[in-house]
Amino acid sequence: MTVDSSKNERYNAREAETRWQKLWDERGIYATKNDDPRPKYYVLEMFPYPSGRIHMGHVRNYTMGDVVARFKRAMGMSVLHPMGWDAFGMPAENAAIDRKVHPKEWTYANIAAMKKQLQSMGLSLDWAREVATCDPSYYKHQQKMFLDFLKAGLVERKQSKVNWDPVDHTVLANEQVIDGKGWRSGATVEQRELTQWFFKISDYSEDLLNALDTLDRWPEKVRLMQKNWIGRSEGLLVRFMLDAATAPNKESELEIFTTRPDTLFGAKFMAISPDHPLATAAAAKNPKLAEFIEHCHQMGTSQAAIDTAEKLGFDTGIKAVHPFDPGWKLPVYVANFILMDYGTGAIFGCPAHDQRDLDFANKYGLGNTPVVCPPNQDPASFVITDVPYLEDGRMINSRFLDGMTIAEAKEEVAKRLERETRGNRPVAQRQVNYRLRDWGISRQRYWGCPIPVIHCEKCGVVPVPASDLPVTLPDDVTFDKPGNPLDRHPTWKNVKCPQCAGPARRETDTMDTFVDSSWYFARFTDPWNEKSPTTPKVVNEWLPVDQYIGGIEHAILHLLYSRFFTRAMHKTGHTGMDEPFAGLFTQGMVVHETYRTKSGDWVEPANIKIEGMGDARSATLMTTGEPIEIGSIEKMSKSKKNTVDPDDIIAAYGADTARWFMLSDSPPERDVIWTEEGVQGAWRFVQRLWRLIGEVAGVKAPTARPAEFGPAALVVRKAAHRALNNVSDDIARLRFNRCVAHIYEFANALSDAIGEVETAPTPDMAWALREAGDILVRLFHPMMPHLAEECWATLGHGTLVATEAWPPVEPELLVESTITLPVQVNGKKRAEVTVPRQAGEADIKAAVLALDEVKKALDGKSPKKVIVVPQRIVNVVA
RNA sequence: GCGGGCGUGGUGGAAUGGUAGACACAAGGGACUUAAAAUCCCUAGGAAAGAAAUUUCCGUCCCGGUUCGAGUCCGGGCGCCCGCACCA
Repeated sequence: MTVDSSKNERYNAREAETRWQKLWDERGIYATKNDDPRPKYYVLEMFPYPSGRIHMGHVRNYTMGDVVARFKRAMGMSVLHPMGWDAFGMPAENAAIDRKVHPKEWTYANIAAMKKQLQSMGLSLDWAREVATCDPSYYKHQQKMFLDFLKAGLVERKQSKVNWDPVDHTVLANEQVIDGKGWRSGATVEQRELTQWFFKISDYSEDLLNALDTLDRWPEKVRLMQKNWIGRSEGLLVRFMLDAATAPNKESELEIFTTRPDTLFGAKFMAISPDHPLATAAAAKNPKLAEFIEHCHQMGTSQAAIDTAEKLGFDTGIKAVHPFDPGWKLPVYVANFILMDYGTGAIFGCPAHDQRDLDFANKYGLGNTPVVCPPNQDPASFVITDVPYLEDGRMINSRFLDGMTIAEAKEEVAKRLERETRGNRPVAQRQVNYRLRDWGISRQRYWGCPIPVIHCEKCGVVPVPASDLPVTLPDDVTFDKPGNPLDRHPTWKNVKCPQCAGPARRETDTMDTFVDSSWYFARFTDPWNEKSPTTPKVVNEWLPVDQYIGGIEHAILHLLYSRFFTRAMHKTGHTGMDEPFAGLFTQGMVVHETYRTKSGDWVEPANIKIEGMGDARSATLMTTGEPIEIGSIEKMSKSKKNTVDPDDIIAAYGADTARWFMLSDSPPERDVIWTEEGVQGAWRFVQRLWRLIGEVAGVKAPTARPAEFGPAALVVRKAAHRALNNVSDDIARLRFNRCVAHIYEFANALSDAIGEVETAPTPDMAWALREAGDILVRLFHPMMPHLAEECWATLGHGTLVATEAWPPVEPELLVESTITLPVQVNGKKRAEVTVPRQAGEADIKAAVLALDEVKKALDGKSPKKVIVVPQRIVNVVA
């Protein structure tokens, strides 16, 4: 059959896409009802920060989620697929400072712009459930939960060290401290103690760690990252006596935490944190020590500061007594590398078996005694100089431990010290420690959720009564001065104490924006509930989220906080489960080539003209013709100007092309390289499908299904059902790149079949072609929904393909009556053999040995063995 | 330093221990066209032999091992990438 393709019009994506989007919207087909009796499926992509424009990363993320949503809907499930805005945060305040726009105005304008962009992508979202975290109708529930958590003992107020910018009068996150200076002000950052609000996530350390094992639909990598982050270690708390003659005031002992009690006989010194009470007490009598501690405080907590910091110590003159030998005295140092908030803020140092202790001991001439001897090493000649010995071995120089393994020695030390008591308490006890710290949520910023408490001089900290919620942000604030606008506001913080009615002060700190994103997935289940954050019956039906999709950059903080928050909500009656996300998928980034001028300035791809192919490619600036250097492939970023605007792509090619390209080629968990050629390839395929379906629509189909199908028609039907089977399987496993390949294969096969049909097809062929067309459209619908609707209409269906059921596979079409098996001789492929599918091993063997190629390869010898793997392969061993 | 991942054509990548390179991009050749675009057809891991059909050898970072059979499993090495990191 020949078709004059010139008569076919091009598929006009821009026109068709807006038309179908309007129709979907009018019919409300993506609205999800909570009382829908069908099985529920919740698919969620990480909601965006409303920065102003969507980027290609969003397109990739939301396309993947949309494919899943549309597939599950076609599988007959009630699908929840909502979208919202992670709308509080610093960029809005920065915009206010830089551009004199109010953060609220800026944020809502961005939301409106981005919503329009998302809608142009044709995502099957239930916009009726849209939430913005900056809206009082959202954050009032967050404030209520804060108060519930407070009552349940999940919140506490305590002193904590922060990075303080003395010029901007604000607390900085570690990432905002660059080379010890504030990123905005450039001022040297100080360490300050501030009273802050904390969520007691560390109460759940053990549970958060153990439950990772139940998250079997999470990437192994993310579970491992969380495991390391929580950082469980088992060790021993040991109380050292202090030599009374040297100890300041009443301090009589020093408690340390160690995971290596076996090395106790290798101890050379004790070290305590500059913030340790013993250090403070000693400093009170020793100005030089006080000076040293002050010096330690000036060091930043940033990575750079830690990397470059030298290990420094100060001998306090205090002596500690070795727990196994009253006559053995150890010097106590204050050391800058000891953290106050891990363990007890104090250690004993065993230089021979710890790198830091060795560096420290070498610097201050404290020496070392090896106590673990490597296997096959003479203890007499075993010496440590610059490299500590960290592996297993036998104990030496350790009195009653000598000869034991490390594990035996650990156990022996623990047993002995546990038995021994001092002042009614054992000298040592076993303890499990976690690296995970409590979650400090106080931020001295305006654009965040106000913390709903009031400070009264008489009553102390008083929660805002639930009836007074929400505590809303005042609109009349200024950003002309550094510091927190809420603190500066003339009236907002002045309130009456809810308890004594006396004058009181409102808390001016707002919550970390990670709080906002720690429960939005729960709010989506019933965003209409004005009284409570969630509706228990509803939230328990929808949660946990069946499939959560987002970037790997949230592997730790967001996902861990959400896991904690769900537990806290459970404890306070807002949810009925502990884990928010049953399935997690982390998608890769969108990356692009970079371009820069001779002088090193980055140039946007849109301003570049590329000529030549492969290695001979060269680029010039479109405006001036200046030569441009083609650089490495990097994550799309504004600073390197290698971004591609989704709006431009959708305007030029349509949303379906962008969606298809985002799913093609690269496996979804890996980075995908954005190329102009790739987009054009996708666009050509859109047009090809349109023409192909046009040709199928031109086939006059018999109304009744034929009783018999000829061989040619059977080939078409098999191709269709094989594709159906493969695509179904691969969507379910989120292997979108393979779905794309299978759809290409099927389209190629259908195209070939139509090409081979002369004039009018036979009724069985006509029926098979129409069936194949229907299946093809429904297969690519999740990826390219607009094109699918257009094609579905072309095929004469009066329905929307978006509401069509997934077609059923006919399993008998997946099996062949004969199979072709590769034949190997000694593991090398020499021939193929075609046998009936049901053929037995003996028949296959006979057929294989009769092959000329096999006879030739055997060269007259008889085979030692013939291995027949059913349905797979035959191997003749000579 | 600790933990994890990866290494396959010109490129992105396929391949439950069973025909390595599916599918796509880029490329080359051809058809159609005044021409271009668009579209369609053909070729394509490397090497050698042959007029050709075709045949042979080599080939998944390197070295070894397990197996009838290894891109896949195991041991060692090299290279790249990611996460965490003064955590006692």
